Amino acid sequence: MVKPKIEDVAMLAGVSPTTVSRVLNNRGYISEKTRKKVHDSMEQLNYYPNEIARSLFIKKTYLIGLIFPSTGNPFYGQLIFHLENICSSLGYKVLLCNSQNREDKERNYLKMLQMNQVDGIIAGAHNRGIEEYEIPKLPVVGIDRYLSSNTPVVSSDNYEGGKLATQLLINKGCKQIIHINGPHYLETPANLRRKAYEDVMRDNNLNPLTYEFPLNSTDEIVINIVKQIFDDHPKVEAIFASDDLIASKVLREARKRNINIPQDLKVVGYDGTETTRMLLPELSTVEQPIKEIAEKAVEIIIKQINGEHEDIQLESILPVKLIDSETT
Amino acid sequence: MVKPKIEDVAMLAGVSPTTVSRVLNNRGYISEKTRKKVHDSMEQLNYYPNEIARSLFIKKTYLIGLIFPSTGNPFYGQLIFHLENICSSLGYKVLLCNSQNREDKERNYLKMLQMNQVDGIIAGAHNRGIEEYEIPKLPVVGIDRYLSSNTPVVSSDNYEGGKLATQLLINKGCKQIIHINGPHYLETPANLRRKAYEDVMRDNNLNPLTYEFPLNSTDEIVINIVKQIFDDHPKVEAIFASDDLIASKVLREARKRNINIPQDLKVVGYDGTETTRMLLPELSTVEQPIKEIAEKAVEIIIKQINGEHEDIQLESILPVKLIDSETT
DNA sequence: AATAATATGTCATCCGGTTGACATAACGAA
DNA sequence: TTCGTTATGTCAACCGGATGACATATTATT
Repeated sequence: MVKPKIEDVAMLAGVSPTTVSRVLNNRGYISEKTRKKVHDSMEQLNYYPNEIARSLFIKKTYLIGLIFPSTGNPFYGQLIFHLENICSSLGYKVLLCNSQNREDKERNYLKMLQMNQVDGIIAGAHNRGIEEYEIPKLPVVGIDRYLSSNTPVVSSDNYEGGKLATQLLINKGCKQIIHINGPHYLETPANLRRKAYEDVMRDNNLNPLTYEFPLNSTDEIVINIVKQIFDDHPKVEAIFASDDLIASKVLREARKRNINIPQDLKVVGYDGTETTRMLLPELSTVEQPIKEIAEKAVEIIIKQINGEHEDIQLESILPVKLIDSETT
Repeated sequence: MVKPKIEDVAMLAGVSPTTVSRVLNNRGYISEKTRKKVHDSMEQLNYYPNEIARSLFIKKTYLIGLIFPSTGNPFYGQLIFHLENICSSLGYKVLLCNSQNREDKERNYLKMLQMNQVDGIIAGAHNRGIEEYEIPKLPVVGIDRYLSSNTPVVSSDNYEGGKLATQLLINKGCKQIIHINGPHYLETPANLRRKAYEDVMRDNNLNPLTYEFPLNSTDEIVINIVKQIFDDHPKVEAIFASDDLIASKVLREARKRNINIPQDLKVVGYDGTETTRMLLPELSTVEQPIKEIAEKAVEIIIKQINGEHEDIQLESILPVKLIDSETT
């Protein structure tokens, strides 16, 4: 038994294929009686319109490609959840791509998505050497990543987040505050967290000091950097980590060294995903408005798809929220 | 500028469309010279073959639908990461669906996936009243869920996991051990965790006691159940939670009540995802072989797609690993 | 009864690529 | 020289559905 097609439905309903198509697309005149007959036949045959054929003709797939490092990461996992949710509520489907921060993978995905005629791409991945993002006529939105000079970016207020975190630590009396951040050569809005940290430190006549870890660092590498920090600066009073996972490693290493938190050391993370807030509610952090980021990104991509290029801002910055919990 | 098609490539390369198609599909005889000319033209025009058109003709999309509650959940997030990874390495693309454990959503997704002519579906979602999973000719694999009488299921060894956890607690001298689990009416292999717990308890002449939380419980509901447990059984010696997120709530509540862990209370979770192991390494847990589950599921779906129905087991059970950490 | 609106059918074309059949060169080997 | 292989072109049909043009009924309205 092969899949039934419009013709089969028409046959069973005793109408013409055109009539079935009319029912399917609500075009022209159809009597209630016929409509019912057709629907009944579709049900009886277990007929589902072939979206592939339809897409080919209407030149639109209602597909959106998502390129992110990994759904396994709490931040991206939650972000992707919302992205898919919103897309789905708007009748769009989602093709998932885990780029793992690998340029080659990302290139392949980009090609694949174009071959599959996606209506748009939302990406939060690499940013260097991927000139392919300059795709004529294909709507693209970046999340926390500058993809090309004229692709809209959505991000949270990273500068404000960095400022809030640093200021909090200073307000609590810390002088020696160290920052841990990812590779600065990635020109992401997330770099602003570091910039804010350094600015605020200087404004308060304190010495900023940033430890950097490489892209795609293993746990071990990050842990070693944390150890390094404690070895280099036994009297460090506070650490501001650029994400919660790193902050958790700081907490862990501090505990190992019998450093009291928050008395002897204060720690602030970044992201505040549902998962980290659930597993590590004691961690002070800067919470990103993940759902709102997703909403904004989808809003922009849909506008682009619909050709409403007028009211699209190139950069959307959404407010963050400082969570002053038990590690500060 | 519209998208170039085969015809445009042919024109530019000075060959016939058929020749281009031959190059694309490696059919018939093509000279190296022509092959190069065609490839050059494709590059120059930024040509990407239209997979939609291709799929329509060959009646195969290389698309696999994934239906899971949420990428935001650490377990599913990691599982989906691996699933996508493996599929992608085999030339399959992945359509993501977050069912949020809602039957209506799941039904819609099922319909949508069929309309989009996916080659197969891997699902770890609902199981009741979704007779739609009985889709003639459409390969389906369930993960930790019985979808229909003859859809293959992949899961980890839940019974063994429950046994290991319970036995560990008993070995450490605990008598009053309480179990927290999801709704038992869901006939999932995960129910075996509870069964194992109850069996082992009885085998040791201990009273099993299981607290159940409803599907899609909010944080609050779960926390209230945890509180209830402590209120009902102030002298509880150990708690075996059916997942790590719940275990983390137990730890939290215990800390609030100044209960020493592991001296006064031992806790074992379940899942052992990368995220929980990173954020909460002190938690003892039963680690599921997530990557292996993904591999097995993809292997089975591909076999089904390729019509190799012979050597497909209906049930694949993969070994778990007990992690005896600091909460026991 | 004439006219307009409603309802349905027939038919051809298109979407972009695949494929098979068949024709025709060019080239090297026997 | 002749034959087999290699290389390419032409053409039509097909995948499943959308759509516009046009014809023809059937109702409803005035």
